[in-house]
Amino acid sequence: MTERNAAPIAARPLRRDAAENRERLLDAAIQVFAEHGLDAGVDEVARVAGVGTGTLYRRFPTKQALIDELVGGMRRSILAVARRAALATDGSGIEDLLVGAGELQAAQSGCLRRLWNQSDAESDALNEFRSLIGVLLKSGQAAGRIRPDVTSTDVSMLLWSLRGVIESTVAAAPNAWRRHLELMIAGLRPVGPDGLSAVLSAKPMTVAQLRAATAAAPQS
Amino acid sequence: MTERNAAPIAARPLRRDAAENRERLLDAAIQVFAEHGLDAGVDEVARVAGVGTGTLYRRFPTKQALIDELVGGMRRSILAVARRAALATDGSGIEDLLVGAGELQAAQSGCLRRLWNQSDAESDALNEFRSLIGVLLKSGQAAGRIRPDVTSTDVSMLLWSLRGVIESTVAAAPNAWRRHLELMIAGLRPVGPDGLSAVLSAKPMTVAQLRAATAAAPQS
Amino acid sequence: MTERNAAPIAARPLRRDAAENRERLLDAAIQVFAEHGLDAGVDEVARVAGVGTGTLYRRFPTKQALIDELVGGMRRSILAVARRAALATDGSGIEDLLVGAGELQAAQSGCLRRLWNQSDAESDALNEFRSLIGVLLKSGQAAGRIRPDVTSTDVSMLLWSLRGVIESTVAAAPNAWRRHLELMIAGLRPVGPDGLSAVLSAKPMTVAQLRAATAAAPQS
Amino acid sequence: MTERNAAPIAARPLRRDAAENRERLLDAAIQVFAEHGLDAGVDEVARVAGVGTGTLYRRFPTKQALIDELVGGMRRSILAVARRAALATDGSGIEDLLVGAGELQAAQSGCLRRLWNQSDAESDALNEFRSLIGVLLKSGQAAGRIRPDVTSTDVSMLLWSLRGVIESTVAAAPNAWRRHLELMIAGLRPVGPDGLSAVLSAKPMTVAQLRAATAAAPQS
DNA sequence: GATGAATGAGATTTCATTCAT
DNA sequence: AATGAATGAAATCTCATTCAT
Repeated sequence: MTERNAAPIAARPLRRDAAENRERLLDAAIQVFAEHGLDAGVDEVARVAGVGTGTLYRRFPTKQALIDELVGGMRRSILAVARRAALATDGSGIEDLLVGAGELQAAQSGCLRRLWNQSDAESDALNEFRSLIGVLLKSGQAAGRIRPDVTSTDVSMLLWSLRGVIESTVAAAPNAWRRHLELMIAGLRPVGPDGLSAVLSAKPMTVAQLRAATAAAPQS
Repeated sequence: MTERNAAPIAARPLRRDAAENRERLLDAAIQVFAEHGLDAGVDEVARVAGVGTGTLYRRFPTKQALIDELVGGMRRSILAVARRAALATDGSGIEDLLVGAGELQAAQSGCLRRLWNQSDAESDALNEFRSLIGVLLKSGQAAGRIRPDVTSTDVSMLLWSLRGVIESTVAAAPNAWRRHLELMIAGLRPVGPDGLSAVLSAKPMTVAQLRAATAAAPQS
Repeated sequence: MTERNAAPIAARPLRRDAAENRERLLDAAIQVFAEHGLDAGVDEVARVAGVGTGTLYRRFPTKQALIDELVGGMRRSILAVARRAALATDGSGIEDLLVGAGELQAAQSGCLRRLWNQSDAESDALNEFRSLIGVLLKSGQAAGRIRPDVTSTDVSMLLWSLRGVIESTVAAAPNAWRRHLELMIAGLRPVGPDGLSAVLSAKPMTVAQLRAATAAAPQS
Repeated sequence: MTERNAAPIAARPLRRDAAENRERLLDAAIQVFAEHGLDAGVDEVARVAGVGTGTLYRRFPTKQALIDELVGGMRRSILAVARRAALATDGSGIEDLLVGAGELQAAQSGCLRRLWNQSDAESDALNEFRSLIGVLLKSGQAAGRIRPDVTSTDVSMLLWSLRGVIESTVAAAPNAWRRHLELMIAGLRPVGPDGLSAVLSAKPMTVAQLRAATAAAPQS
């Protein structure tokens, strides 16, 4: 029993072959979207799944619904990972969450673009997730593993950061993101008396200045 | 003088009105792609630029060529930033590069998806960029600002990481990526005797295990 | 059974409705191209066939592929006519070929422009065709029906000649080309002692001379 | 003085540079249409002529007008050739006409497609041309050079025939059409007692029968 | 008058979705 | 229920023609 057919709780259970088709379609979608991006056609997904496009549309009313199901599954999985991480008592739960989120994103790299659109309304899950992050964070900070000034928003950004690294590297180096996460977790550790660098407070160059710098440089 | 009209060195210069339209088209493309993604139609870009579609296609023979020009401009800009950063003598150049890369990516968030495809052949620029990263890194490490085990690949991943954060946040919080970069730079600082966490060495859960955890959890 | 659905030998046969649509599209293309030339839009072809444009593009990946299929079909038909003509034992085969080629070209006058482009690589068919022309020619010459100095190239030119006449006349006079062919075949008959006229050897006026003649003549 | 600037008799004469541009454009059009067909763009014609497209449109209000001018020029030239041929007293005038028409068509092979569209209304010239053909024909028949059953329509078809051969061969073999004309003129010569072949009277195969023959033959 | 950049209607082509088999 | 052919709206791209410089 996977997370997938658990979703439509109130609906009548699918016939066995229908459920199999559904699984095959989701697996095919993960593979095809990972290879060609979300612009891949539904025909290709159906072909890889070994079914006709009509069957795809019987299971998922639109392409968007198929993507939503993938994304929803990932969200549920990450939420589950967060719940499990909350069981840790040594303050390492937040790190477990980050690793688990990395695993899941690496496994379904095709639809990360839609993973973090908070546009849709699964607010309950989102609220619980945020709440869990807060708990994990406090636990890590209490254990002295995480700097006290790290916020939930910082953790969200770590997840988006993983997304960027995974999308860019997973095809060529499936585990490269782990090294990146390592460095990021190091950035969460308590620091010495100097504290953070001055990136935030420094007055940054404007984009116009950056472009002007380009023009001044010799063309390659 | 910007980097744009400097690009076609050998070609005859554009007439003033044509050059203005070219600029307007690139600006419009940045805006439209940032708002609607690369799937936005060329008609929309032309409309925002205030020209006909034929004019767009007179300047850029395909939509892809327009995107390539945006991406190429960004790459040239980032390379220029790297060159400028190499002038720093206190070992902070690598940090300047990261901040500059963040600025540029935040300013053109619409085409980041294509920015780091090393598929195309601007190898000279890429090689110079990698070489500059190496120099900046060594300089930072010599100054004691960067951990000695950080590699050029790590820096590349920081750039991809910025991309993920910027794509996910720039619309709602245009400067949120700075905070993330702060934490990432903190992760690059030399650390105490415990060193890195154990993310890499720990045996991670498999995706199957993660999914099973989802199923076991109560649905929201 | 026509030549059309026999073409994709190795491919799985089309569903009956799909095959019907394919036939309808080819028939519509013949008609539309005959009426408006190859510049006619694919929308018009689809409309006449009574299908959507998407259906046309499902059968033929580009407009060119549709034209190629028409042209290829004609070539196969003409080749078949040549084979059948080769069965004649009285030396009249070459004449049968010319008549058959006229029939076919008159029936599909819309794409003659592309029919004799030897650019594409159906060389096997072309070689067989040339070889058959040689056989037919020798047979006709042996029977005393064809002048001994006529070459295969002469016959090819007769086919191109038919094309010109048919394109120019078929709309207004669908059978006018037969009369022309009659005269051309007369030109192939053995002749008396005077032989050919002196067109080839006479020194022709240059185009400049011809134009000068125009200018000298009173304007109409 | 050529036939070209003689055309707009009533109009004020063009300035010398304008007239030069006009000539250059017509020459360029002949060349470009011969190379790429009438589908070639006006930009290409202007480029070959060494002028801007605006200049082209100053001389010719539409692309069609440019083509019409080429075609009209050819018609006037052929008419002039016919007039000159009418001066022959030995009955060879009709042959001179055919050769001259071949020369002209070979020199401007790009617009033959439009040459014989009797759609436009230059009826006076057309009537004179037909009349001249009649005269030439009678003269040739009186001299015993041409079969008595040959009609003016037959001669028109010879011109169309030349068009087909020239369009198909002029690029690769600029003089191949002369050999074809030779054979065609042979077909016009008086014949022995058997007369014409039986192409016209024989009951031809239908196209359906021809296609069936194709299907029966092995595919190449 | 000459130029060539701008125009936009129209062409080809794709693909999410529907529906007859 | 499954299939894959059909659909047509929308996208990309072209080119005859106009017009500002």
